[in-house]
Amino acid sequence: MVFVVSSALSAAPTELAARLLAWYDAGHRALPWRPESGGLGDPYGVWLSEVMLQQTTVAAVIPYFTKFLERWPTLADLAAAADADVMTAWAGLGYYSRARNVLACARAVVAEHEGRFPEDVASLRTLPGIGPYTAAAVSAIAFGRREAAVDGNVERVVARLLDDPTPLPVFKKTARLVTVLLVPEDRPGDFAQAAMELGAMVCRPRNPDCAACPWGDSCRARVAGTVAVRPNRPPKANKPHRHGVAFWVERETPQGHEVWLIRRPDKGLLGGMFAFPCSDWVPGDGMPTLMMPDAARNWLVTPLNQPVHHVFTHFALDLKVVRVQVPDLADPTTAFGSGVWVRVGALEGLPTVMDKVRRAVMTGLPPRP
DNA sequence: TAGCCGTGGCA
DNA sequence: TTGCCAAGGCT
Repeated sequence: MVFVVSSALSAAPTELAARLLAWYDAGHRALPWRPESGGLGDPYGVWLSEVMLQQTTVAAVIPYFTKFLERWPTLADLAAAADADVMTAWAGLGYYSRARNVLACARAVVAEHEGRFPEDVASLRTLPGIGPYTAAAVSAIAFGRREAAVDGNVERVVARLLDDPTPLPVFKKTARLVTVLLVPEDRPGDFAQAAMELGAMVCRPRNPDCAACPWGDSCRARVAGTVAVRPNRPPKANKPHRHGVAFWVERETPQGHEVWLIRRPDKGLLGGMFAFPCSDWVPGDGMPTLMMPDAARNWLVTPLNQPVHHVFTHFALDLKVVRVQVPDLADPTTAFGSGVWVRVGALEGLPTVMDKVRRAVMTGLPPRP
């Protein structure tokens, strides 16, 4: 099998690795979690950045990474954090199961590994939120182990290098076999980052800069003129639409203007996050119809004109927003579920779709002192 | 195994 | 405006 795979390469693995590392050394982005060339990364920072970077762009991650390290400088600090503080700090970054897993992982390392990350892939894989890619990346970048970190960048680079037409995700297996061949004994962590840097900066999904590629004419897709169709990615199904109602439940108290927030269940969409109470989000297009809970029928109800639109990974949502003004001492629990009153001026840590609801309401509200 | 799980930038 | 898709993992 090794012979078959290596014969698919048009240059020796050692030469390809050397050319890639030389290209990386000649210039690469300085990223907050990235060690100097030839050095090892701090395991805590490498792990946290890798989890944040799952399906997320570098530009989106940098401010969150910086904020987390300022607030929780060590793994032990993070492990001791309150759940709600971490969820709030993660708000806006998306894929919120990662935030729960980051906390669970930090606590597991403290409880089961004396506060230090294990160095081998098998042990890392047992930790929450660490899969095949992240385990290999941490092991190579933070501990210098010779492991192959195969992410979307590497899949794309290898698919083009081989000009392999196998559709994703089946091709991932081949990408791994080839990458294992390429990882050098020396500097495996730099190799992992160099391969991803190549995918991000040169071998881009669209408009690749083949003239700047260190692998040049060793790339079979470049020679064949098939770079644009590698990797072979099957078309995605169209996104269905859903609609529903979000309730902005507010009251005036001597302490100020407050709104009712619920916490969503840990599992599922926006799991564990603060949110406004909502109706079910049902399939279909168009303006949702307003269904008020019976227990709220005596309160002042003001629907907003424009629905909030938001696109999730697998569906698009139109949310009708309804203001419900309740008396000072009223309890919204029966109508909208258990929750907490939060001062409107102190609303933060909401997932983006809920922050869109907040902004929609605030736009129609007179400014307050 | 394939569906679920966010968000923002870009062409 | 619309679709694509980014340093994946979980179930």
